[in-house]
Amino acid sequence: MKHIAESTVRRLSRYLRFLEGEEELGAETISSDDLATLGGTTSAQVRKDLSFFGSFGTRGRGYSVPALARRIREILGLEREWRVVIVGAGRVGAALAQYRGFRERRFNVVAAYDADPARIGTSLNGIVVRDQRTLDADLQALNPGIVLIAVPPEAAQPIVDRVARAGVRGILNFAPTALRVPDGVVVRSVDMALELEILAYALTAAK
Amino acid sequence: MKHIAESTVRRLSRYLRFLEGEEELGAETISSDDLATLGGTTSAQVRKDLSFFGSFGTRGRGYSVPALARRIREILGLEREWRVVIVGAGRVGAALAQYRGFRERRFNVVAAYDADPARIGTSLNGIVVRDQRTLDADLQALNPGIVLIAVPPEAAQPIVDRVARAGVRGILNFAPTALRVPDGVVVRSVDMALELEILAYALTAAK
DNA sequence: CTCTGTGAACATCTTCACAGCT
DNA sequence: AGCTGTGAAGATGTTCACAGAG
Repeated sequence: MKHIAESTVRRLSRYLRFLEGEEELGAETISSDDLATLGGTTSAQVRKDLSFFGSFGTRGRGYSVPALARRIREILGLEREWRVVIVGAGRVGAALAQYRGFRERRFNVVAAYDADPARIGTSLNGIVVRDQRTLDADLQALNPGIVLIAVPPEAAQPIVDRVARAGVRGILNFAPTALRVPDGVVVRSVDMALELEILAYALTAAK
Repeated sequence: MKHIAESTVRRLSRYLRFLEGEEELGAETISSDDLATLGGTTSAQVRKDLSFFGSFGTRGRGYSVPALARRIREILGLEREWRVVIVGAGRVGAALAQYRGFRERRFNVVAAYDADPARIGTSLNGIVVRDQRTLDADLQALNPGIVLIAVPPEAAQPIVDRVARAGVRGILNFAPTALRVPDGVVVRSVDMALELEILAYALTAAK
């Protein structure tokens, strides 16, 4: 498969949200123009995005809402359930462990870890925080598709090394630090302070 | 000023982190090549990024660490303090209100709001959660540069309308929904489930 | 006549490569 | 000689515009 731009994947994911909304309203078909309006883009962009994966529409009519939703879920790999482990059960980790948006998308948090004895054994909405020392062994059994990193920045790289060594191939990092991973492991980072800085720039530069 | 790509701003922000690290270690100068290695990019990219704003280096020598750090802070608008208000004091809002990374970057959370009586009056690390009904009036006095939205998706748009009407020009949205704002208002969205979906795609497509 | 699918044109971002200062 | 600054080339992403299916 040809390489697909992240911007395209991001838009597909948004289209899917709208499609699911329309699906619930009972809509049968939708045009690229409608999808574009909902998603804040152009109809040509919508069609181009979809064209990378095949042609799912009917000329003169548009796209079947349920069929397109199913197809996008398939493309994104959302037909399966994803097992997710969270490392770091501070405020950010705890918020992530209980985040509704994950479960709605079939990302199931199966375990959470922390190094702080005061946190170990506490429950996050049914998920009992485990001792980080058992992480390596547990990962074999839990076999998560994705691990979320929510530890302090200086602790992140060692955790990532352990997680990668355990064979996990997807990491979503919330610690504000750059991470090195072996080939074949995918890391994405969400840096909340960095987002604020980009916003600060936009507000400062706009004159 | 010419328009600067978001990718450039994002990298500048990362360079700044490294520069501050180097500054603490007492480094006096740094080359584009060093910065590139730290930031996972190329030296040409670093020089190009900086060149949009002027020429701060010395040929044959590199960049002065403190001078470049100061200049980037200035470019990004980080020399001032930013007053930040958070709307929504659920788990995500609470985590944001107490996030260390914000204060370190001089983003000061000055108030938090919620609609739930059970949350109003509780304290988040010194910030007392206020009644959302007083938001509009309070915004006049607080005059924040940025508002963070951490309410449920269906509540987000009405809050954004109120916030924009109060004259706030920067919004960072954590609710998984598209937002409409008047001209002159900048919104950025951090959608945690969407980040997981992009990761799921990367793991699914990589074969 | 409507709306998709897609090459071609265009715009934007990144990398190259080297002139020129120190 | 070392390293910056920057036009030019190259790669990538977006928009246009229209042929063609329904």
